Amino acid sequence: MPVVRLPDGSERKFEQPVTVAEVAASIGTGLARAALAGKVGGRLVDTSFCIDRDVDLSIVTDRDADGLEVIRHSTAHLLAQAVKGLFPEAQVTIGPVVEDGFYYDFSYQRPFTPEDLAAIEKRMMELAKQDLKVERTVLPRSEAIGFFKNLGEHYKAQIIESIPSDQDVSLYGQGGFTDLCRGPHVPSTGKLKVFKLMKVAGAYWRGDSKNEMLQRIYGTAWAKKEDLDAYLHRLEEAEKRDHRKIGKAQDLFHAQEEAPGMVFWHPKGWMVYQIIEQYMREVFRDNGYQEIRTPQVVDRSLWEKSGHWDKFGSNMFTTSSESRDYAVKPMNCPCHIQVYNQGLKSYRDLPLRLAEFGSCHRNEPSGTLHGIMRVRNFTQDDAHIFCTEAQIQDEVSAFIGLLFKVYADFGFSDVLVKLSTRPEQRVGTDESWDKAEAALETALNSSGLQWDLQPGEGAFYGPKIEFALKDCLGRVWQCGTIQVDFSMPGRLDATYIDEDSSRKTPVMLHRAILGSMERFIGILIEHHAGAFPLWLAPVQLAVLNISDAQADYARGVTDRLKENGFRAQADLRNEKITYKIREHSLQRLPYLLIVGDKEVASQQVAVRTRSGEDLGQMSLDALIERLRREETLRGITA
RNA sequence: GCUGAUGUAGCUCAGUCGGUAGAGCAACUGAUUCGUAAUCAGUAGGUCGGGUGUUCGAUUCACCUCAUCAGCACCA
Repeated sequence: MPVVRLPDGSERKFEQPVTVAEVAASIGTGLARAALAGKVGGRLVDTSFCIDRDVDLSIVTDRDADGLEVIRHSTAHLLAQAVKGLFPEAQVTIGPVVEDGFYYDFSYQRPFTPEDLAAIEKRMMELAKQDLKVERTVLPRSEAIGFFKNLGEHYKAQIIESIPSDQDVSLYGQGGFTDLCRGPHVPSTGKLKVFKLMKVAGAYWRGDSKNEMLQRIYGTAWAKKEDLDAYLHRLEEAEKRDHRKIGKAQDLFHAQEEAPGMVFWHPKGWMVYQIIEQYMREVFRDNGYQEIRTPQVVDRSLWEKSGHWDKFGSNMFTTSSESRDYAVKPMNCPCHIQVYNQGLKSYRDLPLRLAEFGSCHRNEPSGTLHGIMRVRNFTQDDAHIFCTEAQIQDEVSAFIGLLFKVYADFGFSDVLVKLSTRPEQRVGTDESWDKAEAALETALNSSGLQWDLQPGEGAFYGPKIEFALKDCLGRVWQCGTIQVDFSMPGRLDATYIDEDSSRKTPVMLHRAILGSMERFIGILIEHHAGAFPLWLAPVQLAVLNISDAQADYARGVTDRLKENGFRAQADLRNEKITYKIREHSLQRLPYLLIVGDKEVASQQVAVRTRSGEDLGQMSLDALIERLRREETLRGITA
């Protein structure tokens, strides 16, 4: 006599065990039709799940996040069914739900083509329309292995073999197709209406590059057609924001075959870069950092001593001269320790903060390169803080405060924070790790941040905090980091004289706020869709004359803006004003100044903002005041 | 690095079932001197990513190679 308690608190008594579907039907036919799954005591189950005791139940429909999850999972199965129908020799492997959709990996003798994809999608539509019943059966593990081996599904058999032997496994069948799955699934394929296959790609079996490569098909699935359209629209918007596209359109930078993974900065792109670098330089100066500069190319012996030659040799660019081997630096820290090591350091010198806009080269695998986001030559806003263990917490706290101020200036307020703690393989004593982890945690908590713990994800040399930005499309970019390092100062003989006149090894904190300048600029471009805030815009204003008669006046206005430190350009071309406005609008300039006979007569300018708003006429002084105010605010208003 | 796709004018792209290529925009020349997102006409522009092979002939077919793109693996 189960009693079922529903989310609204009401209870229903049944004379005998009932299924989730039957409960739904007892509430209403509409709900019965909409039911995709049930949630019994917090666990997702099929609508065929039989309730034989008192439970809390909610009926899951496509209005719930759980319902969407079930839809996607079932759509992955539908995909597998379609593929098996069209390509019987393909073997199925796994088909999980991912953000915005799902994928399914197949083993097949050849890659699927875009034409295959269209055919598969068509078959999926047909199968969905047939509204095949989805049925769950449970088999003992050993029987299930035999079942899939018989089908020639060796990957599935392998997956089951990794399940504990005493467990039963569940199978889901629909129209002659059976797949191993934990479930739950929709009650019938007719519930799957809105889906689309997106792309094919290779993926390693069990995610290991030593294993064979499978054919992965990505798809997306939604509860409603409008959701799918919105998703596709979002993809289009993201494509429009692509920094590679905007970088070309706005003439910011380029890349070419001869220097893969390295950026050729054009004048406008370099202007943005320089504005950011000078800004960060000020940040350093105002926060107790000293900027230094160290060599790009350093003898092999230093890299051997630091451990890089052994561990990361294949990622370093090397060169040789006069029978000596050199490496182009992949990071700045070993060189910074060399600067630290000059002269005897006292505990009174700590913390010592050394900063460098260090240009580093890493020979990243070709497949990782991506525009200016993932490159082989990049510059970090890098600094190393040499301090005692006791100073870690204060330094981390100060850093966190600084980082949030910088992000706000760039218009980012959504920051994800993660603390990564000791991995299995590590250097340093447990006491040191205890102290360092506690220091990071305390610093995080005292700053009032929300943060996630990633146990075991720290570097071998120390724990770390990572800061990731969420851009306006919700994409996450890891930028800032602060990492404790117990290893390298000792390896490279850094010491200081403590109060008791003994020699001690300092702790080193690696830290960056923007991360790589290149990548950060890429993020900025995409976040702002190329419409840089005034303080970052490489060209802030263009002065457009209506006809030749105002050319001298336009030149004069431009000169005066430049004298006042603004990045202004005159556009005196013999073109219609609408043509010029269109061009500069496409270039996303913050302001356009239009000067015709009226403006010459009144000695003013007509101001048009990037959003197309006409601010009317104003004096140059009024404009300059407005620009100054806006520049000072940086990204705070954005 | 792995799998697949792509590489044609400055840009975006079309095209050639093998007979050395075309559009729009941009550029240049001329006309037009115009009030808030494209004025008109003309001209010029390409060893079809690089190499090798097959062929009378290759931008087109084959192989190799480089780069880019998507995903996977990687990211000290």
